[in-house]
Amino acid sequence: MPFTLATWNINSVRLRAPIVCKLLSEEAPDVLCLQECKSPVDKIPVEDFAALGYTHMIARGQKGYNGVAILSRLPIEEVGSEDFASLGHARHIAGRLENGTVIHNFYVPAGGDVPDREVNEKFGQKLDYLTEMRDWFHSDKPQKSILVGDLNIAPREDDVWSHKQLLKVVSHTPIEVEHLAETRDAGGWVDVTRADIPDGQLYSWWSYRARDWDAADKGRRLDHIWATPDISNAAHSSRILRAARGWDKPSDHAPVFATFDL
DNA sequence: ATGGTAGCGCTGCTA
Repeated sequence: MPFTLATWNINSVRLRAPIVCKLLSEEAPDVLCLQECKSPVDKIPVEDFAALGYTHMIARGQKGYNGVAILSRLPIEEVGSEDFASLGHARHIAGRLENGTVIHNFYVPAGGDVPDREVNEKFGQKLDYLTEMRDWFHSDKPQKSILVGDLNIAPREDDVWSHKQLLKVVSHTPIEVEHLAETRDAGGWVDVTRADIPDGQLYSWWSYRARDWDAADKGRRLDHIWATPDISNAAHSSRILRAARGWDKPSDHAPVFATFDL
């Protein structure tokens, strides 16, 4: 049975409940993974989503920052949540669909402004978070699993508007790209979006600070969909809904989609 | 070269 999955950093699920509903209504993914909900779980407007058929939700939340949720039309059972780097943040939740597919939803730390852990503690926490993800997937190899989320790293040269100009900018530095590759390889993960769309510039995030984000188009691909090799061949129809970046009161991220024939 | 915008919750922190 095929199912479509989307991942979206929503930057406040309460403020943006209307565009979450717009996405659910117009695009109708079976599963929607959200990051940066910035809300305690009990204040997420679940009734709005249930009214559209999304009657299942698993989530981790905290006041003001971080927060991850999985909205689903299909039954989903929570199977855990990790606190990598011991930050005490709500940055991960995992669930299992009835067909056995496990979905990991991550919000990796952004890492602050300066790409040097000696002067910027947040950058060190980001690298440590990825290292602990790597070790966790290495010790318990995932199967029939999908990993999505805002990983806050644009790994490829064509995942950013200017590789050269972003080499020292947090999200595209070589050490971050290396850490992300190690995490991916430790779990045997396949980058589904790039397997599906191998060529050309691809972005999922455009800064709020640009005068005209669309015209400037200084984007980065920070949001990812990965799958384990036993199911990665079932993935197709990958896309990034750039139009959502232009919706009313938008998130600075656009949703990323993939369909799995499982 | 710098500053630019946005959300939360209440003053500055985070992105």
